[in-house]
Amino acid sequence: MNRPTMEDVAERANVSRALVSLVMNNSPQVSDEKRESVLRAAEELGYRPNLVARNLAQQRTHTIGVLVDDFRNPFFGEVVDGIEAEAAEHDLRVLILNGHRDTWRELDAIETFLQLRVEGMALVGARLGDDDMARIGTATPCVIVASGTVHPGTDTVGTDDRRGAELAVEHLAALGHTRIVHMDGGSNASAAERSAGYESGMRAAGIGELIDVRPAGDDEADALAVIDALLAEESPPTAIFAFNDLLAAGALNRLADAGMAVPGDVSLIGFDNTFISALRHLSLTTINQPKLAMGRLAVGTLLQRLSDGSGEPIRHMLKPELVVRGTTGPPPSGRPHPGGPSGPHRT
Amino acid sequence: MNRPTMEDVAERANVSRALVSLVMNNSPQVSDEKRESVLRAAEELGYRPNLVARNLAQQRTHTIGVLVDDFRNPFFGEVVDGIEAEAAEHDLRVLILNGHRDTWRELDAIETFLQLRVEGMALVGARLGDDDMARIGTATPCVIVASGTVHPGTDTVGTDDRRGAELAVEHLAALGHTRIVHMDGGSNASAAERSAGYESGMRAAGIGELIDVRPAGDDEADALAVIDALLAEESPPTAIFAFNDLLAAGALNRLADAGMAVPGDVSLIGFDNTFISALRHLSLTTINQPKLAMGRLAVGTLLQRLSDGSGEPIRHMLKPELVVRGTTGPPPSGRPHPGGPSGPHRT
DNA sequence: ACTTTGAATTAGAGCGCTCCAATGGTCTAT
DNA sequence: ATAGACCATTGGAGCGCTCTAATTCAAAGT
Repeated sequence: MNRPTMEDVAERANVSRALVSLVMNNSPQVSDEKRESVLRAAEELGYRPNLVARNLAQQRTHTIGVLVDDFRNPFFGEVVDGIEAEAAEHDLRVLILNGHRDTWRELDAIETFLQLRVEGMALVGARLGDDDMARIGTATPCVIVASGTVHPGTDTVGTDDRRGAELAVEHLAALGHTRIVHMDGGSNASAAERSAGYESGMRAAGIGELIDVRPAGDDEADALAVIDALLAEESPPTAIFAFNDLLAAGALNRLADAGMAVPGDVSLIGFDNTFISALRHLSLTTINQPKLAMGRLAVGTLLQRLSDGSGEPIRHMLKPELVVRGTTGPPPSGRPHPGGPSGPHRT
Repeated sequence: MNRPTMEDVAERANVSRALVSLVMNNSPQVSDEKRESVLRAAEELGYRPNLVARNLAQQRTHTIGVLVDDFRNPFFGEVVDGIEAEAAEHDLRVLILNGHRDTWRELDAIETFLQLRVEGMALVGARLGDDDMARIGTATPCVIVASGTVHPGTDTVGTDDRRGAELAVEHLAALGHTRIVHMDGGSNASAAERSAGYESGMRAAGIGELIDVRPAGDDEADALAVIDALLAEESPPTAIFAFNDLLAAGALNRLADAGMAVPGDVSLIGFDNTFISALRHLSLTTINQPKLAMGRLAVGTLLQRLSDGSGEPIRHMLKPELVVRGTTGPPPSGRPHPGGPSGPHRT
């Protein structure tokens, strides 16, 4: 007893298979009488259209694939919300695959999308190099979302990560900090840009010689060793700019363990403005990314590319915003030198 | 210039389409010579197998669908990790759809899975009634994951929510609390069971007459109004058992706003043991669910059902565990009159 | 009466793949 | 030499649907 097919429905309703197809696709040119008898037959048989067959016949899937770098990071969840909202408005199905913060698995997911013949892909935070992008080829429209780096010839939707990092540094510098360390994002796609923004921010503040980047990562756990190392130094920083909120949360944990007051002894700033940073007990100063808007724009970009075809790469660069909460404040008195750059140590 | 098909590859390699198919499926009975020439032709053409066509021809999709109730809740992310890990070991593709905490959208997602002819579905935290389950029918194997309620005739993997809630109440009662309020999970699938566990826990502790359940929800925001109402009462509770960690986090926020010390003035306990509860600054006492194990078991159950076919419904009920952190302690001593900032400040 | 028009319906050729049965070829056993 | 066994390879019939072109039928125009 196999699943009923269109053929079965057609037989039961005494019509042709083609007519059933028309009914299933809400064609207007079917008589009410036939339409009803087809629908009744379908209902009675428990018929469910086979999308696999339909996709093959139609040479279309009405589906876009969304590759999410990391399910655990709430940042991505919100971007996906935006994607789904916009996709729904355009009758696009959304398939989601998990990249597990791993280039190899992300390439695998992309291959799956390609083989499933999705009509477009949104790669959210994917860790891919230019060569990887080239391998994907131009066959299927593809938009890179929330990835700091801009790939040549590929559409992009993102926040201005560099500017965001600058905002973070500006904020800390304005509070009087000079010894500002950046815990970078490791292999995260946005790491390089935020790092660059940190550096240019430092230079703009006249403290370029104090630039100090520590390899970290994008997960809470990645913060621990870095904080330990930092606190063990003879002149620990008075401010830390963490790659993202998760990393900042990890840093906050460890600082608390070590008995450091935040922002009394050290200021801390994150990135993304996920709901975690808003938790009252963390109250993390951070840089906001317009996550929902990014998601919607991603789909918009895909649609444009689908209808247009070729053309210049589309680049949407959204504006980051400083969100001041409770983890940033003036440096502990006795150490700062608000008049100019006169840090005690070189890097 | 369309995408290359098997036909194109066959032509270029001077073999039949069937041979190409064999190569693509790693059949052992292809001569090395032909295999190589086929692979080369495929490579040169940039051929990518069409999974849509293959699925149709094969009458199989090697795919399971995972419906996730809420992407933003980190709890689900971890369950999905378990699902993906186990599925990968069995060469199953995993497709993920988002339920957005909404029954209607979840049914829609399930319909999509069914039409895509997935070979099994894991419904993680889905908000479905018995009638909904019945509508899905028995055609496709389906396992309910992390849903407190047990549906007749459906396989289930979950934590013993009732017992978990009892553990929470036992812990609070052992600390000396009697006025324990439960903020329930609203329409969340596990709400009823945890509520029931709370009640039986209260009765077991001999304080059944103090049972007090407040409708809340499963998101941070859902906590605000409830906490406000609670604090406005003439005798506020000394302990609160929140439906889950997210809700507890929201409660913690609001309690902090109101200047209440936790656990000095009021103890708070969550559920799920998501990474949020482990954040040092929340340090939320909670009930652990074995999330990874649940995910793996879900796939195991599906596989069993796929090979076995019929049989008794499979029920996996995992053990919850109390995780004591910093938000629970003895009730305030003496007459409760939390006029000002009293009690020890938590770190 | 005969054509024209148009709407409702259907036949049938794919879509790109799999897989069974059939084919030809080589090798061994009689 | 013949039969059998065993391999690598191929032809072709599907899988369940869509979609174009063809067909039917009724109403309208001449």
